[in-house]
Amino acid sequence: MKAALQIPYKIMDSVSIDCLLFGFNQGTLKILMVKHGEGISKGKWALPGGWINYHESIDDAASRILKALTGVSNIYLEQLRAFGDLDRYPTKRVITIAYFALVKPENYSLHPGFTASDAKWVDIKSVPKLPYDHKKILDFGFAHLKHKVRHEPIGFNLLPKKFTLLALQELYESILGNPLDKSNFRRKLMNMNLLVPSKEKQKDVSHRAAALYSFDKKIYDRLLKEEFNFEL
Amino acid sequence: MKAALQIPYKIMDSVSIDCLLFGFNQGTLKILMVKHGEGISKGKWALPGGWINYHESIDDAASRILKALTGVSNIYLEQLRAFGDLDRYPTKRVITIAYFALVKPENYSLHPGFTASDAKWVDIKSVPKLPYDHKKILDFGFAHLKHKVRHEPIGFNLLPKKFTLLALQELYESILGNPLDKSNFRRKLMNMNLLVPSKEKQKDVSHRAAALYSFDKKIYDRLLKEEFNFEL
DNA sequence: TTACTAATAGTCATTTTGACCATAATTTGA
DNA sequence: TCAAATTATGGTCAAAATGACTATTAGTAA
Repeated sequence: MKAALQIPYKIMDSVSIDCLLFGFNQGTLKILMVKHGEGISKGKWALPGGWINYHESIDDAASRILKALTGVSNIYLEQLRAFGDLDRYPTKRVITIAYFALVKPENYSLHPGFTASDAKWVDIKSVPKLPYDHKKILDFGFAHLKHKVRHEPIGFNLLPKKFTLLALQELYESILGNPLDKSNFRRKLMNMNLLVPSKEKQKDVSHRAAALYSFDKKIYDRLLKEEFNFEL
Repeated sequence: MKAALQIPYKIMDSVSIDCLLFGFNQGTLKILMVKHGEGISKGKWALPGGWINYHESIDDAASRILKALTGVSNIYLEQLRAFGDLDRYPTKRVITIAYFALVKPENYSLHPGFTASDAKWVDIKSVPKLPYDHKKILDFGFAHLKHKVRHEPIGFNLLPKKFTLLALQELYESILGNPLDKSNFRRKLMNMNLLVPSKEKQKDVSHRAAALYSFDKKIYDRLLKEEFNFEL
């Protein structure tokens, strides 16, 4: 590789990255996992992760690693936090920095590569036993998601561009884990004036088709300036 | 030192810790800073920070470093996040993990030590130019504080054990940056049934003495179980 | 044409909010 | 001793938000 010649291939050998990608599909919340193709946990399913290059910011490292292992790119990865327990990694001392994102699985085809021999979306309710402290990272990230989804309009990132109000409600129900009143949920959302109604309607359903809406970040940003507060 | 003989003195040389301590004193918000007594920023004021030992968790490292530099110990340090821009540290690649805490300055006497030649509380409004990316860390932490103080009862950590409602209100005003209605603030707090009234009253004031209250974590924990939600 | 399903709209009592106003308890100084 | 000043504390009231429902509508399926 040319890049390898120009920039000496040097890694930060005691700091790694792990990515936690949430997706919503067929009514259930999923996370993206990879099967390690090499290294000390070869054959095991785990969160996509890898080493940070010396000449690369941690944000860039997260994007690069995620793309290399799963093919998923061009998404907004937000840092969760660092995990630095003494015994989290078996062979040496490694601190890992976890990243977090919400995506629409149908928008990305998975292409395992680099150190990953496979990649797939796993239902959050049937995640296998994870190596290292990945369970801890997952739990922390899920709690973070639950909190964040109620205070910021990020749930839309998990839905298709155009969605029905019921789809949005079901997303919230599956993340928060409790049922919501349809009418009240609807009223609350509509009163925010945050959603853009589409001219289209839902298709191929065996009942009255619902109106489709989309989320417009520009509108949200404008509302924010007028001290609007997203709360669900 | 005996410890140095038993455990080889080995540090994680590319990962550091920085601590952001907020205190509230004489009506203003302060942060704890130290003057570097050695190293590449000798003589400069900065956040208390240092290297992580190989045989020490990052949480432990944060407590140890803070105590060694400032004498402040036995406080709850929460991780903020890692900062890992390429050029954040001038001489080599260093990722830092920032920690965050709220304390009552009057409860701690400052004892500069280790790599710090001095330590003091600085008004958040007159923080000098900071080295590295400490300004970025401070800004992030302050934003975090603003958010957190509205959603969790942590403001009490900045006040004396017993405080008046007005003192609490002024604390909130100084963190959030906007005035609050006294009567409404009072009503809201009291309706939470979170504060414990004290039998004592405020002393040495040249007007009617206010009732003193204290915060009881046990009560908060009990309320939490009954789906209580702290919101201001 | 009739059941079924979900969409959408509306009701209503209760609670919460925001913007005030009123009175009470102290201290200070004239 | 009394008035002014200052803050504490409690109350009012209309408007807005919430939670628990009910009603109606539009479309599918059989």
